[in-house]
Amino acid sequence: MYALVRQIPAGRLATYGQVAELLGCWGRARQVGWALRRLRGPTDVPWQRVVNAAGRISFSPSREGSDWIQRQLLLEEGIEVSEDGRLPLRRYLWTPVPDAFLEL
DNA sequence: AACCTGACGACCA
DNA sequence: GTGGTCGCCAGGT
Repeated sequence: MYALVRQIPAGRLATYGQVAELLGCWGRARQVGWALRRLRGPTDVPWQRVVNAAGRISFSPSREGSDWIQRQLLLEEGIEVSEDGRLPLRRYLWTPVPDAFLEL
């Protein structure tokens, strides 16, 4: 799962459900959230690029601030995130293997 | 074992 | 748009 998330380029977004589905686990978005939650401190996994399907950052007190850090990191990647975590998901949604088109 | 709690999401009112 | 229900499943009590 982390390997997949690492493939999301800076400035692009993916949803929890999308990640789950790409791993062949349709309907298991919660487990993706669970896995990302385990990341603590410095990591090479760009966890901030995974948001919920509603196009919002999933805020939760249990995240102890990582939600706001997520907002900040996304802003730094050039994504416009509103004060309450809304973001233009349509415009930045990532899809794997579009490189195949470059071969044509 | 029986709840409860989530970085979730599809569906419907 | 928003809000509620239900399905999902790992972990904790």
